[in-house]
Amino acid sequence: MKKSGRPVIPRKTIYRLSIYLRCLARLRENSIGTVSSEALAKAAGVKPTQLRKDLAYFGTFGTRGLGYDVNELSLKISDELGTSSLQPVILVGVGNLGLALLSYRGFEKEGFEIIAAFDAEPRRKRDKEIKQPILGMDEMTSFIREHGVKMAILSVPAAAAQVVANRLIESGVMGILNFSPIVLAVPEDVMVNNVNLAIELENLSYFIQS
Amino acid sequence: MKKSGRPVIPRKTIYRLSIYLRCLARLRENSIGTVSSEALAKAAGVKPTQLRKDLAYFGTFGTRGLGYDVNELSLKISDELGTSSLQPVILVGVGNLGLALLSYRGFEKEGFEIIAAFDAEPRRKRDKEIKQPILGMDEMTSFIREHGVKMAILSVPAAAAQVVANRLIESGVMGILNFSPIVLAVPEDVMVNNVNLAIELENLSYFIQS
DNA sequence: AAGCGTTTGTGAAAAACTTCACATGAAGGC
DNA sequence: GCCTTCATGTGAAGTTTTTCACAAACGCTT
Repeated sequence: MKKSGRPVIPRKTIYRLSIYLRCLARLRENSIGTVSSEALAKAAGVKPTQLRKDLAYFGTFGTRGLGYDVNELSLKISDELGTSSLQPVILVGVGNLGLALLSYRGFEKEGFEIIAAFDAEPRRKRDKEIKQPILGMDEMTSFIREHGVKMAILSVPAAAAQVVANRLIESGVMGILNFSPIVLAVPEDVMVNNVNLAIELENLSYFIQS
Repeated sequence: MKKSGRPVIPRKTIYRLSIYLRCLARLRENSIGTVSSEALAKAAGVKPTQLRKDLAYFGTFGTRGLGYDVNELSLKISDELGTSSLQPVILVGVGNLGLALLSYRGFEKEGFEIIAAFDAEPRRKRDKEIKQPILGMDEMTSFIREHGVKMAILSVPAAAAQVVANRLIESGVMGILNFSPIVLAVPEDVMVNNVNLAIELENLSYFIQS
C-alpha cells in the first residue's frame, strides 16, 4: 500500500529545504514579507528553477507575479521537515570536539537540544562548564529508552565508534551524526550522516589545485 | 582545446577517493596486502562497481582475479588527491568550535596543519592551552601572503562570515571550509565546503520520521 | 601448458537530478 | 473591466551519476 499520495522527496531537496529555511529566517529578521524565487535562490546559492522544483514536491505556495510569503513558506517548510517540535539528542564521546559541540549554542535555536552526554570517563576533569549532565556509558541504554531518544551525535575515537554505534542502535536510536573518521555499518532503517573534517579539507585542497 | 588527456573527475568521486584512502590505511595497519573491490567497497559503504568506476577515472591499478595491492592503490589515490604534501591552513574565529578544531589532533596525520588562528579578540582568555598562535584580524592578510596560505577554516559568527570571507579571498585564499550557518557568496574560482551541524541534524530527523 | 575460478575494467542501460521553455495565473495601473 | 507585467508551476529535455552485464585477464591447480 502506498503511503498516501505523497511523492518521495529526494535527499538533496531535503537538504536544500533546510538551507531555504535559514535564508527565510534571515529575511524575517529583516522584516521582509515577500520574496521571489529568484531572490531566495540567490541567497541559498541555487538556481531559481531548482528552488521552485524543490517546493513543488510538497505543495504550491507562491503567488504568480509576486513571489512567496516569507512567513507562510517558512512554516510550510518547517512543517515538511518536521522541525516544528523540539527533538532530544544525546552526544557520545566528550573529548575536544564533543565538548565544543556541547557548548555550542546553535542547536536549540534550530529545534534540537542535547539533553545529555555520555563518556567512558564521565568524571574526567574538563576545562569548561557545561549544563548537560555527563553520564557513564553503562547508563546510556536506559537513558535512551526512558527519554525516547531517536538521534545521537557520535564523537568517540575511531576505534570505539562501531561498538558504540551498535549499542546506540540496539537501544533505539535511529539517526546518528557521525564525527568519527570511519564508515559505520548499520541496518537499513538507521540513518547515518557523516561529518569528516579531514575529508572536507582534502576535498578543498584537490579542487583549488586544478 | 582539451586540457591534456585527463578526464574531469566528478566531485563526488573525489569525495569517495578520500574515503577509500582511509579504508586502505586501516587495511595497511592490519597488514593486509591485497583487497578486492568488493571488500574495499563494503568497508567504504559503496557498491563495488562504483568503486571501480571511481578508480577508472585516473588509471587501472587492479589485477584481475586477485584485486588491488593495498600499498600501491593508497599511493595512487594519494597522488591523485595531492595529499602527498603537507598543506598549511589557517583558522578564523576562535570561539567554542574554533577552539575545539584547533585542539583537534586529527589533521596532521591527514596532511594538514593549522598553523595559526585569527580572532577579533585574540587576547581573550581561553580555557584551553593550544600550540598555535592566536593573532588579531589586522595581521591576517599579511600572514596569508607571507605563508602562501591557500585554505582557511571559517568558524566566525554568521554576521561576520561574509566580510571575513571576502578578506580571506582578497588575501589569496582559494578554499574555505565554512562552519558558519550562511551561504557565502564567492567568485567562481574559490571553493567553499559547508559544514552545518544544524542542517545535518535536521536532515537526520526528517529521514528517521519516514 | 591448459583449464578453472575469480575479479577487474568498461560500454551500455537505468536512475537521479538539474535546467529549460513556456503556459498559466495573479496584481496593479489605466 | 481590460491589459500589461511579472513570477510561479511544470512537462520535457538535458545532464550527471549510478548500476548492470559481461568480456577480458590473471593466478592457481593439475
